[in-house]
Amino acid sequence: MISSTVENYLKELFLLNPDGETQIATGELAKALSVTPGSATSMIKTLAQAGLVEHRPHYGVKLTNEGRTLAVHVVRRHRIVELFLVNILGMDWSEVHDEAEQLEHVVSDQVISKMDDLLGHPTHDPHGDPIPTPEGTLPVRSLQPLSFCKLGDTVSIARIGNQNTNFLKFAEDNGLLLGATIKVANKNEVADSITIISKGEEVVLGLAAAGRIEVEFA
Amino acid sequence: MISSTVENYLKELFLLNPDGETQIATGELAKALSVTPGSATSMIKTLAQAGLVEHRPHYGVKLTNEGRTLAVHVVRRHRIVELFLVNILGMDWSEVHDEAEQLEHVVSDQVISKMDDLLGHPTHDPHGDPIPTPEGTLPVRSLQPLSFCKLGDTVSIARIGNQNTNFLKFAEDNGLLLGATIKVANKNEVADSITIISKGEEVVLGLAAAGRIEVEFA
DNA sequence: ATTAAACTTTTGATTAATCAAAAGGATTGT
DNA sequence: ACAATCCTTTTGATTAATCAAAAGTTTAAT
Ligand SMILES: [Mn+2]
Ligand SMILES: [Mn+2]
Ligand SMILES: [Mn+2]
Ligand SMILES: [Mn+2]
Repeated sequence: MISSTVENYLKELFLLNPDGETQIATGELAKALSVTPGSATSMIKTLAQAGLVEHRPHYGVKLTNEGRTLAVHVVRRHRIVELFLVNILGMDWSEVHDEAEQLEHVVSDQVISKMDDLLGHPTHDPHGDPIPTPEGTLPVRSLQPLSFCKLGDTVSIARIGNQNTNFLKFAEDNGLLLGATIKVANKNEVADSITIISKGEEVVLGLAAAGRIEVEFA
Repeated sequence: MISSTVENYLKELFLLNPDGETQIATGELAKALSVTPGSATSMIKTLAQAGLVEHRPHYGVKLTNEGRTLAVHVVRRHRIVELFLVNILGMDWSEVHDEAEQLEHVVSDQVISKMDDLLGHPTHDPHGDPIPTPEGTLPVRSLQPLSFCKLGDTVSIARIGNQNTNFLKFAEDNGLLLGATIKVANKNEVADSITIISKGEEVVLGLAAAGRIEVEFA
């Protein structure tokens, strides 16, 4: 049986490199998983042994096709569970990520399939992230970080790429919800900030935070 | 953090001895959990150290109040999850035990509370087992094993005390569902069998199997 | 070409959980 | 009282996952 730990490593490799093109550095993976670099190296070797990743020592690591398939299934479980917790159980989108982080390792395919039916075969989770199909394909959209928008741009929010509970609560409090239409009222590269109009109110964000909000032109 | 393994040990101790009166033998616990006696001894010592059980070496083990409280909460999670899987996700009662065996360790109190609301604060799971309240109290019913019934008794099925998938499928196929009314048509202690009328059909059961079906007089 | 900085890997230890097999108690029959 | 039997506990090993700190590589700067 494949452990939760292994699933987390595979999933994180996928999230850090969804296209499977780049090599991920050991340290980057370690940081993403909150383990020491030595732990990551050790697990990478185990995964390479099992044929789930390709490892070029000192250069980086990359999922194999087999590893990617497993990873995508974990992501599918995670995102369906998240949407289920929000849409069916009525939980807040800011709380469900941590729940899903655990549930993704224990819900069976059958349960996921039932949830999927009940949800009406959704394509995106509560944060705007695409839900892989059971076959492992991902819907693609062309989105742009809010931080790239120019003064006067009117766009709609399509994805919040930050799972932190406090950030999500802040977003919710300021009307920065999926599908919301916003307008760029100011942008100051020097001050590293962007100002938008959301529901008639001005909201100021640092560019780093704005980089985690992805938008599409309406 | 309390591990799944510890939760399984505590839960099993509770299920083997719900009243907390008897001492459970190491071997009995080991068998119930499918581990070797040595493993059970070792875990019992860990649990005793943590104040979750009281251990009298060579005589047996018993939950402390603290251990019992933890155990009851695991049982609550297990049973709410089971009912949720059946009533909301539409799974078969014969399949949900194994799912719940995993989910009971990862669903949060908040998720359980939401499921409980959605289910309308149920008192019994799909097998007729009582669901402990959040405070840890258990509804009590006075049931009797079907094997104790006498010829001519008319009773209704209140609990199936066997989580085995094949047994549950057999029960379902023969109309032995919760609430079903049945009548004892024959009982043969020598042949170790009992015959009942269920939905007009005769069903023959061994007395051991009939002992796992609990009934109440209508 | 050296050296320093930054990163990765290796080494050695630790913890939780488990097993097989040896050793130790308790119980029961003679 | 004395075994025989049946448990339980102990012992010694193993596996997965982790960390701290030492050692090794790569790259970039002088
Ligand atoms: Mn998430
Ligand atoms: Mn996870
Ligand atoms: Mn069950
Ligand atoms: Mn369990």
